[in-house]
Amino acid sequence: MTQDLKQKQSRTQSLPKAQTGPGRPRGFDEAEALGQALQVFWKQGYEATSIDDLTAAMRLSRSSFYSAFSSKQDVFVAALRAYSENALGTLEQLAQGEREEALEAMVLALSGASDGPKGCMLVNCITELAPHNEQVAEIGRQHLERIEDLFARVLSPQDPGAANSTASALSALAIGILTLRKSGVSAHRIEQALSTARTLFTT
Amino acid sequence: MTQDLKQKQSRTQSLPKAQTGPGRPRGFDEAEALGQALQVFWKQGYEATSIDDLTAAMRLSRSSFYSAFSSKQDVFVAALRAYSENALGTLEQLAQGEREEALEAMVLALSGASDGPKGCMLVNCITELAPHNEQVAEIGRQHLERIEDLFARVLSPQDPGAANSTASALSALAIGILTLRKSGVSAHRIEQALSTARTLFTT
DNA sequence: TTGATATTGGACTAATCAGTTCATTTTTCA
DNA sequence: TGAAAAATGAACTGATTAGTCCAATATCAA
Repeated sequence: MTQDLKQKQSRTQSLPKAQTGPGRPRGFDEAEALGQALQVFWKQGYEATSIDDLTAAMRLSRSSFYSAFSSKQDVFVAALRAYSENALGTLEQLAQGEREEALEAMVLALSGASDGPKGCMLVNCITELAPHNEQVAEIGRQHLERIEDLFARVLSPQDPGAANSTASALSALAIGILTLRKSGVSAHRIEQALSTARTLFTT
Repeated sequence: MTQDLKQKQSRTQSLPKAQTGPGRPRGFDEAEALGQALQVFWKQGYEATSIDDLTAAMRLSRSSFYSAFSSKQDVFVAALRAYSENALGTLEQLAQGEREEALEAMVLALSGASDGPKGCMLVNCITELAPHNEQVAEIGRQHLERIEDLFARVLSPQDPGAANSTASALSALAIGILTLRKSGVSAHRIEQALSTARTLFTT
């Protein structure tokens, strides 16, 4: 069996190395490189992505890759965290809008209306890796919980706690729709599920 | 990059070989062996499963494996089809019950209440492989459509067409809950989503 | 310019991958 | 019993994997 994404229990996060003295400066931007890595992981999944895939996308040599990061999974977790922050930021922006428009936009975004066939990276990762890797599961859990909380706040700004059940259902529904989309279920069926989702928050 | 599950366009299905004459009979049951293979693919996913994993689980030598099946993906597709039939059979049984009890049981089964952390195999496969493999996407699509049709028939036996939207939403919701479960979201949040699911079919 | 330090590309390792080949064993039918 | 046929185990192929190492190069401060 291909070894599971190893569970480094509390491995140092790939902090940018302290610039201790003189020397050639890094010829690439770490965040940007992580962004490229993210795209590859997103498209192919963890197991199906090789270091060569990563270095090609990041335009890094193998040695630069390994001097900047400690392993494939290190890059993966860093990219996943960045993705989570970014995706939540987008959702928070959508949540600013008027109640029903905001909810509709959030559900659409979450259900992958614009991500093409790749689907939400975090959902992919949960499905592929969470059962075998607590670190990924934890990132996924936090991501999902923040999404639910966001839904609850938009649903019922005065008393978010009252909307918890609907919030849980809306995130589950959006994630489920994303899976339907990925298998290529007809647009008509997707629209049906979305219309029922709307009934959950239409007053 | 690890090669994607190749797309053999219309490869012969691994039919049991015609018993043409004398010779040592097969020492294993093909369906049973496929069942063992299924367990491994289910637990580990396609990419993370090696031929050694499969032969160990199926208790077959490498050569028996390759004389009975043509490739890893051949076994995979056969196992996936068997899984789909089996899962749909279970759901159809649950669908026999009284309306609300049937719907509740179906949602629970689909959302992985008893599959442990492995989740529904077909949902896993859709997430991992469907975007790159039309054969898997097709199996997933058919599976999901049959589930929706089943929901529609239970929701509204006289006029299943009228319940299409709710049926789509229920399957999406169940699948989404399954993903929540996989990331280890709290039982409380799962129950919240389930309770909202119930409101979709409680008269 | 020089010494120190960092990045870089390419070659390398050892393990693992999917799949093949073949000589041997086991079983069946005649 | 003997020949045909199928199953089997083990060794093998060539490709690919994640990760290491090092000599060459680039860039800094002084």
